[in-house]
Amino acid sequence: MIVQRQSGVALWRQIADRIRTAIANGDYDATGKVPPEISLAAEFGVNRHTVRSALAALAQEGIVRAVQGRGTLIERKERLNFPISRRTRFSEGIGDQAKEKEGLLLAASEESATPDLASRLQLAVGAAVIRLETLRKADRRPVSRATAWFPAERFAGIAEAYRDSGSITAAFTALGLTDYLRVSTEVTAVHADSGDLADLELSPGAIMLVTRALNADADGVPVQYAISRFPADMVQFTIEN
Amino acid sequence: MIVQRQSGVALWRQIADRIRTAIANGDYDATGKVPPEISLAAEFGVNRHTVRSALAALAQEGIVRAVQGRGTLIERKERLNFPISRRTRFSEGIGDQAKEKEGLLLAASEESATPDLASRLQLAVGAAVIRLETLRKADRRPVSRATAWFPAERFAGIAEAYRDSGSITAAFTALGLTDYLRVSTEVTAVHADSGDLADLELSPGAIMLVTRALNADADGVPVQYAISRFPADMVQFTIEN
DNA sequence: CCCCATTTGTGCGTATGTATT
DNA sequence: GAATACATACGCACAAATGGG
Repeated sequence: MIVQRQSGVALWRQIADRIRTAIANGDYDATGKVPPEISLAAEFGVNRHTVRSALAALAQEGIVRAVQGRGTLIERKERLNFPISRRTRFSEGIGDQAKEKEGLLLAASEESATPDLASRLQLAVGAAVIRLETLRKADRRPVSRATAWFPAERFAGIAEAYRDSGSITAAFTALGLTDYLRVSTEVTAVHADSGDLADLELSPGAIMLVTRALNADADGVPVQYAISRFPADMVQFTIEN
Repeated sequence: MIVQRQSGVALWRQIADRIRTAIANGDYDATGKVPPEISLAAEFGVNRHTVRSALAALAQEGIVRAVQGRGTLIERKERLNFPISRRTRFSEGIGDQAKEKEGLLLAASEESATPDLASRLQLAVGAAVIRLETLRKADRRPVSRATAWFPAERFAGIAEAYRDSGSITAAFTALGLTDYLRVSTEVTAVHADSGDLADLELSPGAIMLVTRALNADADGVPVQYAISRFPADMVQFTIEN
């Protein structure tokens, strides 16, 4: 398996991505370090300098740490698992995979529903909706950026409720909605945009998993539509049927 | 939203990826063509030469076709939707999104189960399993590469059954298994490797959605474990709860 | 303690790719 | 298309740190 030249993607970046994936897969768990630069160079068919560029990028991300004479040690290795089910909740989904969970409100505004949004939330086109931009963290590392829309009439004050609790579930409870269910989830993947890079502290070229999710109350009335973005090398989804 | 310099990913490739995604999202459906090079250059903050490199790459992929004096026409635009549910089946999932469906057997072999695989299929470590490498096409375009493992004792002859029918469901039926259910599905995303690029006719830097799926018979006995890889700009998954 | 193999860190010259004007 | 500037990748060589005998 060889890296691709003249593809518009620098060799060092391709190699960095491959090593990052290998670390996440646990391929180097036996030693706790990455193979020596010289053997990685042989494996990928490149110069050692090129491998060094890749490792430097991973060191910048905090994933590895090179020690002269010893090798390149693996510092951080994480891939959070998010279950997707009828009862999907962000905080519960993480479970004990992280100790500290945090939800930050980046921005909130009221706007009127576009045709697409109105049809998903079963509102009239132009109906008032509240939009929240949120950033969620696990153990102080950002793990997702999300934009969520709620019917404004029913959920006035949800921005404050979310800001105070850091949790959608808690905010809903505060507004009198005690239970809600996931109706559908669409999953795609794209390259990180500049907002992702800034908010999630990623390096360019990173891959994002994108979910578009609809939640409804017990009567099936839509209560939330959300587009969430997760760094693909930190996250995987599990659908249990 | 601006492209990233010095990121190890050439600007023309970042722009090609963004335009490919925009086409898949239907952003240019109104006109059936990509905006003029000069306005794309302004949008991305690069020189027109750089945009031309990106469009040349997309033309090479057969996605667009530049016509002097008219613009850059969109030739092909697709994002197949795959439902993931308890009854997930590849061919049925595509439904009428494609007329022609094809399943090719690339390779088949018998091997012994690794600890990980054995635990998933509920076999003894080292038990005989059959591995199939398959390539699935819709309307003559490759849409996924998959590696699937089956308990060898129960499903001897599945390689031939798949080769003849081009369908896992049909192969199971031929071997006496009339029904099976999806137990769980893990979803991740990675960069395409060289095998993806070759088999799926992609360009380097492309993103792959990866699913790891376990299927079981009506009694809950595992019958298949499969790792499938889909080009992210052609595919999305939908989970209906 | 020294020696030595292993491994990372650094320098420099050259060729090619990328992006701008 | 030409000229320019910078990024990427290579090859070779040597320095510096580590760990084990």
